[in-house]
Amino acid sequence: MKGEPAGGSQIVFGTDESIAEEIASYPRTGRFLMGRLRHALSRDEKRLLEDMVTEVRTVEGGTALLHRNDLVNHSTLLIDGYMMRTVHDGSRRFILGLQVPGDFVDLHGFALKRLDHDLMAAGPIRVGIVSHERLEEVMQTQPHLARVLWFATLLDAAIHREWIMKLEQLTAARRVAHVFAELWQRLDQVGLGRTDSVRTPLIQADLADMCGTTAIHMNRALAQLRKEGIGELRRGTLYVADRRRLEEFGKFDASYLYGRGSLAVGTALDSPDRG
Amino acid sequence: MKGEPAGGSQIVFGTDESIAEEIASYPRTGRFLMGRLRHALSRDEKRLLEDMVTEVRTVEGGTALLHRNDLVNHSTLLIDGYMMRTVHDGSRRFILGLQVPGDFVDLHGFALKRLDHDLMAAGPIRVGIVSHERLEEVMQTQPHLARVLWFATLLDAAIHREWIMKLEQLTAARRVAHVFAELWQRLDQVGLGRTDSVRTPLIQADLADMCGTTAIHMNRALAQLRKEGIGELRRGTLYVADRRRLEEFGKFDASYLYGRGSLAVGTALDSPDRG
DNA sequence: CGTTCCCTTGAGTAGTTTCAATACTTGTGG
DNA sequence: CCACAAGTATTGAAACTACTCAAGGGAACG
Repeated sequence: MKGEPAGGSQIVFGTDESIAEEIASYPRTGRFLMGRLRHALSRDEKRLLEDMVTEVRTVEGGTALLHRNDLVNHSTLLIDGYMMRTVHDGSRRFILGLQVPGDFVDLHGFALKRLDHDLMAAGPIRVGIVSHERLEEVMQTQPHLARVLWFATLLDAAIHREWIMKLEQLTAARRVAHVFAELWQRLDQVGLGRTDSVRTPLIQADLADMCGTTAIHMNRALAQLRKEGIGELRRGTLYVADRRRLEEFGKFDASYLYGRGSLAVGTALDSPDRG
Repeated sequence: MKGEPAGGSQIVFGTDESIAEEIASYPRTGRFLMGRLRHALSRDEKRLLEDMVTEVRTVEGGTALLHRNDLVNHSTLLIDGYMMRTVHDGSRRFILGLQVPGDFVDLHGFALKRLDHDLMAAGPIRVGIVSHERLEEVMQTQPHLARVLWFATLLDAAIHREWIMKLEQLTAARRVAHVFAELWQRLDQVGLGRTDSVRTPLIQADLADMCGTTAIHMNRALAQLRKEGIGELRRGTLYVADRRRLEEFGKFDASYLYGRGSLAVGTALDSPDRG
């Protein structure tokens, strides 16, 4: 549960102490944009955001928090656990994205009012509820915070674009490698990355639906990762021998996550006084 | 150039007259969100938006308006022509999205400051420039308009998600069919849809790079569309015999475009007075 | 009137799907 | 504690989809 990733080759997103402090101060929203634009939020803005979460719910795995087409009047911040964006087409299911703690999973529902996909709990989760009334107030009175919220929804779009690339470019084995490399990096950003493994509640059929392949072929793809000594999946956890090889194999380059790196947001948005 | 699509099965997005009026009143921004949330903008907001475009540029096809990683201080509204979001990986190029007139193609650059992809003109284009200073003012003083701008960037994300589904699910032939079905619908929304064809400046290699396949295989996929009597591509223009069959073949369902349909934005966002 | 870019076709290979069958794992009830 | 059921994981073989290399044909533009 260290904040510092393995191998010494990775960037440190925060010390264990600073992360623990942040979670202690903001137990519901402390991971929101951690490792990305969180440093641009003032203490007041972070407090305001924390107080906007009026309710915390615990939900079982496999539950839909939201269905495609539902009219929504609140948004949901994922506090603990994993969620998936899914779409169902009669018999088949497609997974369009994966969410980790700190993600404001349906913040876009504030502007869209209806979503084009379902939001499913992958394993047990804890979520915080923010009413759209509160968000409306933020839009009216807190332009800087509003812009940071906007930024958060754009991060999802950037991840979508990377998935498009992943699907256009990679074979099934490389796609899973990419999925795990991304997940690991995102967990690192919010202080939940482990040293040598990535733990998820996902089964092979889930991974298949994320990678646009069949569960059977996903099984063979994972066998390839094992044979090549990149990593081994056992009961949802990928045990990784060499993180760098995992990332290379999956053609993963973290910059699209807008953490520290070439695309990282610079001083322009850093100061809350500007907004 | 009719606003009413062919076949009688499609929804009318605006009469020729109302579209012409809108373009006459707002020659640079008149197509922005047309057929989607434009009706939620007040006259004042539309005027403000039009006046935010301080410069119009004509650009040759093949030009990059913006490169991945560039620090940006303005955003770009596409007035005429087509653009593509691309990423280059040494030898290969990937196309992550396609933009049509009325699209605020790098509005997300306002919040992200650096983009993760290039923006290329596909064929000659005309664009309007909006400085980020102006956008900043809007964030400060026009919360309703700000929210509509936010909405516009979320539409792109919705299209990204559909592309993910398309790539996870469809064969190459069905993928191109989907690309053209989507494009047609989006052109209809902004009053540029034709009766029985979709005209683009795209070559087969472009289509291949959008569909995650090779130019050679794309050629065979297009041959299949021709053989099955769905449509025929000649010099960028797809001549469509039966629009409904094109959409069925590409498993296209327009609702993710948030025009009229089950996901269409309802009264909640309709009134500018609310914001 | 030839160069260049774009499109088309053929043949062999690689990656993926499908159907079918078999094991492993976990939780449950006897 | 064992037996069983349900869900999950694994393997084999044939069919399909897509990729690569190779070659040739067509249209546009100087």
